[in-house]
Order: sequence, then C-alpha cells, then structure tokens
Amino acid sequence: MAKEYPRIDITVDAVVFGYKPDEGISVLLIKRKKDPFKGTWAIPGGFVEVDESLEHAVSRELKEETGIEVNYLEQLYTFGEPKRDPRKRIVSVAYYALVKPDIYEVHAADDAEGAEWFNIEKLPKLAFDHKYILEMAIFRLRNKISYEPVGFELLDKHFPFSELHKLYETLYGKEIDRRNFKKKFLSLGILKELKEKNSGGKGRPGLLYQFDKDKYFQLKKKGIVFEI
Amino acid sequence: MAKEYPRIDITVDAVVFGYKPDEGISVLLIKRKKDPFKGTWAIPGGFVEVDESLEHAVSRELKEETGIEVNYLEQLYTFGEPKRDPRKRIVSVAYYALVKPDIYEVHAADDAEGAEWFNIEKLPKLAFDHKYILEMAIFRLRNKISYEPVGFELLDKHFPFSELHKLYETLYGKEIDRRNFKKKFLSLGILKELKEKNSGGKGRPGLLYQFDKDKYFQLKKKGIVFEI
DNA sequence: TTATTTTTGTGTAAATTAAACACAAATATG
DNA sequence: CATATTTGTGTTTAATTTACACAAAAATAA
Repeated sequence: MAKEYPRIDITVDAVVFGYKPDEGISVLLIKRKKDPFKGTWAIPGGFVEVDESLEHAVSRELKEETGIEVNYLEQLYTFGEPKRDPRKRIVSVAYYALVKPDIYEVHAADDAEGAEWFNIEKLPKLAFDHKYILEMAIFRLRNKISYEPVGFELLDKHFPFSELHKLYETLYGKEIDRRNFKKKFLSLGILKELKEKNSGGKGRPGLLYQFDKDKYFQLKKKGIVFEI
Repeated sequence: MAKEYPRIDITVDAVVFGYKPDEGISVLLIKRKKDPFKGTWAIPGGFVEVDESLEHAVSRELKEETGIEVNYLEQLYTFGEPKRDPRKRIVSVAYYALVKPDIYEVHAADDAEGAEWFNIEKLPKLAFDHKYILEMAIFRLRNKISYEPVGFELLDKHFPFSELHKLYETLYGKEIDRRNFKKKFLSLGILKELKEKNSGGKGRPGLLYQFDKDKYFQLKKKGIVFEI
C-alpha cells in the first residue's frame, strides 16, 4: 500500500552581493507585498516550477522580482525546518550570487522594482529565517574568496590593484599589508597586467589588472590550489 | 489569481562513511528493491515527512533502511535537476554522515539489512545520479578534515596516533611525514594524551589519544582556526 | 638469550613562506 | 613648487614547513 506524503513546497532564495570600494558589501533585498511579514524586507526568491532546474528558478525569480541578472551563482544551503514558514511546510534551497559594479549601480539608482541594496553592516529586520540565511551567505563568501577567485565577480573587468586589495580587507574585516598582498596575489599568476593606467584617482595612478581565467583553470587542472 | 504549482517531491539521501585503518574509507549502500534501478546499489534515503526536519528524515531513513545510527551528520548539497529521477520531479537534499568503527564493524558483519559497505576505491554501479553525489561527498570529507576536526568521528574514542595519521594519509591520498604531522597536530592543543598504551600492535606500543572537544570549542570561540 | 625488525618518541637543520617595514616615483592639490 | 597621497619595488627578520637523524620499546627470528 502506497503511503500518502503530504505536500511540501520547495522554493529558492538568493542572497545577491554587490560591491563598491567606498561603500563595502551590499545585499539586494525586496520589500514583501503580502503577509506573512508584509512590509518587511526579505531575500528575493519564490517557488520552483516543476520543469525547471533550481538555478533556473533562482535566475527567473531574481529577474522577475528585482530585474537583475547575476554573473555568479552558487548554492549555499537548504533550509527545511518545519516551522520556518508560519503558513505551511516550505523547504528553501538558498543560493548566493555576485554582481559586477555596473549592474549594482544601475539598480541602486532606480528603485522602481521595490528592491533595494543594503550594506551588510546596516541590515534591516528580515522576514522568516532570512537573517540566518544572510549571515550564512556572508560567512560563505568571506571564506570562499580565500580559496577561489570569486572576488573578480564583484569587480569590473579591468580594475586597479587597490580595489582588489580593498575588497579582501573589507571581507576579511581587517587590514592586510598592501605590499605583501600584492606580492602574494601576483605570484599566483592568475592576473594579467594591462598597459592602461587608472586615471582620475588621487595619488600616483596604478596599472589596471584583469583576471586571467584560462591561466587559473590551467593551474587548477594541474592541482595547484589558489589560496590567499 | 493563484497559480497552481505542480507537485515536486522532496527526499533526503545520506552518504555514510566508515573507516578501518587497514581497509580505508567505505560507504554504506543499499540494493534497490524496486524499479527504477531495481537491483542496483544506491545511497540510502527517502521521502521527507511533512512535520519532520530534514535531519530527522535522514536519521529515520537510515535507521529504517540500514539499521544504523550515525554520530555525525552534515548537509552536503541539494540536487534538483528536473530529470534526475525518470519517474517524476524529485529534489533531494543530500547529507553525509560518519560512523565510528564499532558501528561500522557490526554492520559489516551482518548483512541482513540488504545494506553493505563498499570501499570508496571499489564502488559498484550506482542508481540515479548517486555516483555524482558520492563523489561530491568524498571531496567534501577530504576537504573538511583539513579545517575541522571531524576525523575523530571515524575513530574510536581512544586511538593511537598512528591511526589518526593513517586516516589523513588515506583521505589526502598521499604520504604525510609522521613526525611533522604529529608535531603539528599536537601543537593545535586539541588532543588529550592518555596514560594507556596501545597493546597488541607490532612495534613499540604508542600512547593513546583522545579528542578534547572542550578545548577545541574554547579555541574556536577565540577565533583560533584548526588547520592541518 | 641475543640479534633483527617494526614501530614510536624526540629532536635538529635547512628551506620556504609570511610579516614588517623602507624608500623612491607619479600624480593632484594648495 | 612644496606637500599630501597613492603606487611600485624592494630588503630584512620572524615564523612555519619540510626533510631527515637517531634512540627506545616492543614482537619476532635465530
């Protein structure tokens, strides 16, 4: 005799990170339009359709709810406590995503979507268990950049070294000696030094750099691990 | 107008690891009794009930299908490709678990349950996408022991240092200098040296050690990170 | 009994990596 | 044109990792 399993709904949620050197790390939140938690800020997300992959569901929901398209997406964790949604049993597969400055800035300007960026140091009260999810995402991102070159997903294609440096300082929450950091990072051999210089800054203009994805994958294939 | 979401079922799966110094790492598999993949080996698992947590579902299914109770359980990843199960859409939250040698040995002897241990180097053909899940679990375990003291969950409460050493060599798949490894591990300060000696071995009997959980959490709270 | 083999305990020197810091060069600003 | 700011390129010292030597405690073989 077949046992009848009551329905459990499955959703996806996404913690989207953006970065600006002078503002630090921000996340994209939406204001809930319905109960429960009507008017409270929440991580964007929604129900998974029966014939789409989880990643597809995330991308689709992000597009629908915030108008944003992300350039990096990775699964974070699945949250399934029976009472995490007061209405019914919902299991949520959470992802975290990264966007580059151009996307971040466009969507910071127009708030027609009802979506807003919040600095991770100044977060509002969040719906459901989203505070916990967000904290886990931040922790994961902090950790991830130490052994995989995902930081570039938060920077422009071409960037001055100081921006990469500042990103790591921001995420690690501590000062890192500029010269030692540069020495170590360059020794990894995954940065391409460009001819162009960074104009418009205050002091001496520095060279621009670019992440060399091919080189990185070559090294990875050889078993050489990235670590910073 | 409320949109009707077709049903997606949610299951949990568990990759259970066991260890014996002379046999290496093994995983617990069950032989499927029903189609699809009838007669093929698979990772134990099953449907989540509507009022139980995901962890509870894993523990319950493991007990039902293999008779085993694990001492360490952690979420691995959620697999949700639309076609991963030929019958219908199933999203599976995968876990990995560790058992101590006594449990491992008991269940290696009696195979009444239809569950069997397989060395991870000699795996049979697996159902669904379970090969992929298993590979990810192995990768994760290998990685995990490098920054969290989970190795003890595969050893007896008291163990000779050589067993810890051999465990790391097995998981890393390479030789590690015995003396340097011991020096480094002891310097972490999370092992308690016991008075007892390891009897019955071949050469000089070594002292037994025990994982000092309290010390570990003290250090962790201070922000001191375990790394081996 | 005694020599040999195996395994453990302890230590030391060399090599590598990380941390701390000095100073010159390029630009913007007063 | 002096000053402040930021970048580029080191060097020196400290800490960590790696490689390896050798004695001690048991089991086994002669």
